[in-house]
Amino acid sequence: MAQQAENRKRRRRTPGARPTVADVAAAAGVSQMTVSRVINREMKVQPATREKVERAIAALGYVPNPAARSLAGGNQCRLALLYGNPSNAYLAEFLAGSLKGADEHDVQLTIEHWRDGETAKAILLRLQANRIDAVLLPPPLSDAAALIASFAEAGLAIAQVATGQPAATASAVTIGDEAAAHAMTAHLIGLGHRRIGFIAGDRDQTASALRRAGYERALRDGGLALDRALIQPGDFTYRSGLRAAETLLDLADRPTAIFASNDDMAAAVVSVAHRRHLMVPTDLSVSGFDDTAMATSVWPELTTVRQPIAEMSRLATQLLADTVRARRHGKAAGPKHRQLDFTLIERGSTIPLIR
Amino acid sequence: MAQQAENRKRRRRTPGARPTVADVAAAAGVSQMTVSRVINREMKVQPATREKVERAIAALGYVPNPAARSLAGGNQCRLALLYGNPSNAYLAEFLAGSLKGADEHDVQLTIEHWRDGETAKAILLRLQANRIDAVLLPPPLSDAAALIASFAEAGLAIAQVATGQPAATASAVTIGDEAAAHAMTAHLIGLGHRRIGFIAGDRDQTASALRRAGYERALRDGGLALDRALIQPGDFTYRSGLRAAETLLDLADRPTAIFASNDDMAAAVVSVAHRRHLMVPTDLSVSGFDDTAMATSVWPELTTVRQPIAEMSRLATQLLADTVRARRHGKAAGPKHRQLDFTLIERGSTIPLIR
DNA sequence: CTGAAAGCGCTTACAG
DNA sequence: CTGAAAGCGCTTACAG
Repeated sequence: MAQQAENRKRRRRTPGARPTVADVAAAAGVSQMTVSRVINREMKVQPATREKVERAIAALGYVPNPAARSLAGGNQCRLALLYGNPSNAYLAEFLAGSLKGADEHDVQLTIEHWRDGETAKAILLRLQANRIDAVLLPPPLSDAAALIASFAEAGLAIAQVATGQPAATASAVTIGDEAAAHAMTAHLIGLGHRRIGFIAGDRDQTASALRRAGYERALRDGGLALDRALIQPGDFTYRSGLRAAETLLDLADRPTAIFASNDDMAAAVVSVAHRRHLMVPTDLSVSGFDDTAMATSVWPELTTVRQPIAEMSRLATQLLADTVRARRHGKAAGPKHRQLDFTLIERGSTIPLIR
Repeated sequence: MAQQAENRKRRRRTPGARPTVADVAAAAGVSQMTVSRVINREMKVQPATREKVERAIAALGYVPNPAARSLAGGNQCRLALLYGNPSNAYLAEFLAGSLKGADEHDVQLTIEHWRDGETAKAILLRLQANRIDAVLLPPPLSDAAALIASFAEAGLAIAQVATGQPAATASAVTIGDEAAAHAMTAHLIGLGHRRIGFIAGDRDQTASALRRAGYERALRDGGLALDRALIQPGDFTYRSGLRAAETLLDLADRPTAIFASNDDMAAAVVSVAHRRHLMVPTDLSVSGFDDTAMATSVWPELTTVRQPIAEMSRLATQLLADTVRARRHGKAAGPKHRQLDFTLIERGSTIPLIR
C-alpha cells in the first residue's frame, strides 16, 4: 500500500524533533516561501500575513537550522581567525565577538594559530587547503603587512582589527587611537598634571605611533611644552614598562602622572612606584590603555581607555561575510573601513594633582 | 529541447565552485557512497578502492562541506558555552579549544554570558529558546551546583571543566588539582624550603580545597609540620593576594617560599615583596597556578602549574557532542569523566633556598 | 504579494 | 564490500 511505502521512507524525523519551516507554514496556513521571507525580513510580505507567521513561529518555538540555511543559500563562507600571540589579553573578548558575528551571519569560523617562524606562504597554503574565503586578523597580526599582501594576492578577503594603518586591500575596524590617547592625556591635564610621562608601545604596531601622536597633540593643546625625557620607549610588555618607569621616576623633575600605551605597562609602573614607596595615585597618577583584565587585577585599579573589542571583531566578521558573498554574486566589493567609539574609564589610579 | 531544460535548472553551481563528493566520485570512478565511507573512515572499503578515492580527494583539493554533513546526518547539535566572568584569563584559550572541538565534531557553538544577578531559570529559558542541546561550563560556573541541577532537570547535556567536584548528572574534564598542588609543594620542599606559605583560592570553587589538600599532603610527605599561620585565605583576586602576602610576610618567622593557588595572587605576592625590598626569588620564592598570561607578565616570571585548558575544553566539547548524539540514537549516555595531565613549569620566581 | 518545485552537498537506510 | 535513491531543512529562480 501507498501508506506502507510512506512508512518505509528513507529517513524519518525523530518524534521530538524541532519544528521546521514546513511546520510553521502549516500552522500559519501559508507556504514555506512566505515563512522564509518573514524569517529573512524581506519587505514584500503583507503585515497580516507576516503577523500570522510570526505568531506560528513563537507558538512552535521555531528556530531556523543554520546548516540548512547556508547549504540552501549557497552562502558557504569560511572564515579563519588567525592569531599570533596566544596570551594576548584581547583574545577572549575578540573570539567571543567573532563567534557572535559568525553565528549571526552563518559563517563557518575556524581558528588558526600562526606559529613563530612559520612563513607567510606556509600559512597561506594551510588556509587554502581548508578552503578559507576570508581572514580575520586581531593585533598584532593586523599589522603584518607582508602577510596581508600575500593573502590579498591570493584573493582572500581580509579584515584588520585595531590597526593604526589599514591596508588598501583589506577591510578594517578601528577606534581612533590618536583621539583616544588625546582624550586620556587631556584628562590628566584637566586633573592639574603638568609633568606627564608617556610610555610608547611596540614600534611594530601601527597604533603605537597614533597613541603617541595623541599624547603630543594634547600637550600642545594644553599649552604644555614637550619634554623628550618624559617620553620613553616600550613594547607593550610588563617588563618594558618596568624599565621605562624606572627611567621616568629617576628623573630629577619627575612626572606626577604617567600614561602608558597599554595596561600591562601601566601595571608595571604601579609596581615600580610601590617599590619606591610612592603611593598611587597620591604621589603618582597612572593610566593605561585597552581595559584588559590586567587593568582590574592590580591595585589600585587602572584608569584606562576601553575599546569595544568584541564589537570590533563582530563587525569585522560581518564585513568579511558581506564581502565574500558580494564577490560571489559578481559584485565589486571593495574593502570597508569602520571606526567605533572608545570610552575613557576612570578608576582609582588617577586623581587631581596634590600640591 | 532537453538540453535547454537542463540549462534552465533552478540553481547552478557557480563555475569556480568547490569540488563535491560527486566530483570526487566521478574522478575516482566510484559512487558517492564510497567516497562518503572513505571520508568517514569507515572500515568496509577495500584498500585499493580507498586509495583511488584518496588520490582523487587530494587531486581535487576536496574538503567536505560541514553544513551539508550535519544537515544530512541529522547530527544537528547545538552547544552553548556559558561563561560568568568575562575577564577570566582562562577564557581565550578555553574558547579556542571548544571552537576547535566544535569544528571537528560538526557542533554549532554559541556563546552565552551569564549576567550578574540573572536567575538560573532565566538563563535556562534563554538556552531553550535557542534550542540548545548541551552546555559547556568553564570555571567558575563549572561549580554552580544549582545551575547545573536546573540544566540537568531540563534534560540538557552538561560538561564541567576544571571543577573539583563533578556532578553526578554532568560530564567533566579535570586535571588532578590535588596532585598538582602536591607536586608544586614537593618541588618547593625539594628546593630546600621548610617554611612554605600557602594562599588558598575562592571557597566557592571546589578546586580550591583540592589544591590546599595537595599542599598539606606534600608537607606531611616531606615530614614538615603544618603551621596554620602559613595558610592564608584568598579568593583568586590580585587584591586578596596582596592582603594574604602582607600577613604572611609580617610573620616573625616568615616563609622563604609562598605558593599561591593561582597566578594573579602569586603576582600580588611578588608586588608586596618588592614593596618591602625583598628580592624574588633570592629572598622569597613564589609560585602560582594556572599558567595564565599573568604568569609571564610579571618579573620575574612565575613558576606555576600549567593546565591544558584548550585541550580540556576541546575534549569537553567532544564528550558533549557524543552524549547528545548517543541520546538521539536512543542509547543510554551517562556522563563521562576525564582527567588530563598537568605540567609543572619552572621559571624565574623559584630557586633553592639560600641560607 | 504569494507559492510549487528544484536544488544545495552530504548521509542514511536498503539492497545486492 | 559497493551502489541507487531518498531525504535532511532551507532558499533560489520562476511563475502567477
